[in-house]
Amino acid sequence: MPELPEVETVVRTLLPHVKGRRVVAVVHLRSDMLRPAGFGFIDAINGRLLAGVERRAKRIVFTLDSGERFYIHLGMTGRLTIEDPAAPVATHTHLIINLNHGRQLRLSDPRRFGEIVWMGTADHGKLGPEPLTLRPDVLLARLTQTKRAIKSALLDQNMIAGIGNIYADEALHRAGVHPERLGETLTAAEAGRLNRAIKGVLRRAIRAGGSSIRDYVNADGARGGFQASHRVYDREGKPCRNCRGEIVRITLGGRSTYFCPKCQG
DNA sequence: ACTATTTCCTGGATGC
DNA sequence: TGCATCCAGGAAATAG
Repeated sequence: MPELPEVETVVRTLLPHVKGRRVVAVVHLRSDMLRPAGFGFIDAINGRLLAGVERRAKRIVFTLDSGERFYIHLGMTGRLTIEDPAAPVATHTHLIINLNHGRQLRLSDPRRFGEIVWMGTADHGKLGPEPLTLRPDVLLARLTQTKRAIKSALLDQNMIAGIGNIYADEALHRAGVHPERLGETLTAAEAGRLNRAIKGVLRRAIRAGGSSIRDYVNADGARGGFQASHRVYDREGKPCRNCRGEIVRITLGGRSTYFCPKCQG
């Protein structure tokens, strides 16, 4: 479900409820959400202060007062919310943490593609650069070293981190680049347009609180509004908002891909 | 080392 | 109404 703008929105709405709060108890944990499997997560966070919450790519990273970290990834259908203990517990709730201001941090995720990952003092490994601060020459260098379709490369978190299926399609449309173009054929001018398109669409989506196609809500349970501004995603057969031509849907790398053949020729 | 495909899981929409 | 099928915003694992 959530890509960079949605995760950013969750972090922003989570922050005032969580930062500086102490973990009083972990009242529920479905252990198959945990990485590494069998790690003593409850003992590791119990009684700790949550010193910070930030976003890295699509990861929601919690820093403890011990300096150790863990992150939560929401997968396709994950929701991380702040709730009153008396509020009904959603089905498929896999983590409930009591905080010292009397509220609960809850993770629900029907499909269970999400995960709770203990980092300790490790870093984020091979994860690629953040798109919001990415330089166009770096984007060009990375994309031109692959023969893959440009869209598949954009979805590769080791190439660039945080872009998913919606914003890859939206950025490519705004840049006028066909999703099946091979990475190695990209010109400097196109990489420049793509870099600006990625930043632009992500910033606008953050401002709108993210895109809610089906499951996504922020930490306060509110939906995003950016789906109304999508130019191609989930708009098969509808008129292109640029040229009035028809938006087409294909399958690329196993994912639905929407584009305008005229604007992205 | 690369790239493409399969797989994990549930639920909603669609078709018969 | 019921049942089968397909599809979904992710990404690790596997196959070629």
